[in-house]
Amino acid sequence: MSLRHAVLGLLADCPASGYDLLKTFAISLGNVWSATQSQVYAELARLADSGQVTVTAEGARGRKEYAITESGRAELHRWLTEVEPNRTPRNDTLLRVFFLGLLEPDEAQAFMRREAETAAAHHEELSALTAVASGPDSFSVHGRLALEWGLRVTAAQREWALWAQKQIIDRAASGVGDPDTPVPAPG
Amino acid sequence: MSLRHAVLGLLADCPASGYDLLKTFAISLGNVWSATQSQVYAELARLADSGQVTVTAEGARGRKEYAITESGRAELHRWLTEVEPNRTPRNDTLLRVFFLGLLEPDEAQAFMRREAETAAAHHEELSALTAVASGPDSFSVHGRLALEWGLRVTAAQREWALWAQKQIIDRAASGVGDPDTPVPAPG
DNA sequence: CGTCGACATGTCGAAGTTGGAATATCGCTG
DNA sequence: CAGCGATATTCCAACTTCGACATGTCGACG
Repeated sequence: MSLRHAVLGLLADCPASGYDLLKTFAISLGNVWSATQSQVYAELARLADSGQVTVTAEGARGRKEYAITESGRAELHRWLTEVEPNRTPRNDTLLRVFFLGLLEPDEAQAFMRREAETAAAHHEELSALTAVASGPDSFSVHGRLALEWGLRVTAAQREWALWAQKQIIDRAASGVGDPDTPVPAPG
Repeated sequence: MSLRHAVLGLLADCPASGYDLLKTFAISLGNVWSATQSQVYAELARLADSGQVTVTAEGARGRKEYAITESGRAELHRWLTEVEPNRTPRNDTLLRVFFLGLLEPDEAQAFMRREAETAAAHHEELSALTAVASGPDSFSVHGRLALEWGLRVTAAQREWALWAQKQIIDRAASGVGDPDTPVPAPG
């Protein structure tokens, strides 16, 4: 649903071809919203149909350069200010966490360790982007806000995974895994 | 794709009907992976077809109770230990952040303020769940791990939104918004 | 006995997503 | 000029997702 607006947003910055947009998705926007070739080209065609973008130039190899129209800009503004962001939860990792009780403690622990490592790696990747994504233009400025989000959340995620791993170890140590066994009262 | 495994995971805990599962999605699992009626019933039918669940009882009003089979358990285990979680980034809020430069500073700021409020509200909601989701069974234990993730991430998100709001105010104050205007050298 | 609300499942179409294949041009290099 | 790699677009089949609608049962209440 939002792909339409991602494309509009990129074209609001400057005219581009489908191929150009795909490159932008690959290096920056894709960290936030990924898109495939077929999606981008199809969306450009739809947007052109509905008059929110127009072809401003045709180049070599059938290249078509698209620019946003006033109508497109209006739609983009409406989307930014009036449409509530979609917050449908869909987290593949957390879904697995819910079912970690089905695994042996050491398997569950390995899962959390891998998650901690993944989060750390992702954090490093984003750190490396910080240098690249510097620039005074509006796009870089706001891209950096998104980047900061990534840095903070990946850090939190790593801490959480380490904490969760410890929880699992502790439970395993105290002889749980057999829910029917009453926990001996402390003291 | 993961809906299949969400259903299998719930049935691994205990047999249930589609209607039962829907209720579980509504109160707990849905915070992590949401599903609609049509999806759940269709998935149960598919799983029954492929022999990963079976109908163990038929009750009033056409109620069918499903239980997981050995084959289903094996698939669930494989998914938990061997399948890399899907991490396709798709964040509607961050996508908008990328394009915040197209708004007036006060509009952009209002956007971030709303985000901070939403994150805080969501955090409170999860806090309230903490009391409800207490229990010694494996499901509650691991549900709490997921809950803790939510608490940490919503907290980080709120902090980030407040920080970002300040960034935008600062930029607006220093006369940016017209990228062609050279910034006056300090001193 | 009627009917209302909760229970319970199922079908449908529109829209969105994915990955892959097909097609073709341009510019460089040997 | 033949061949290659980067550029560039288009089409397609399969699948998922969503919301709406259709269908029907059961128990309780008056």
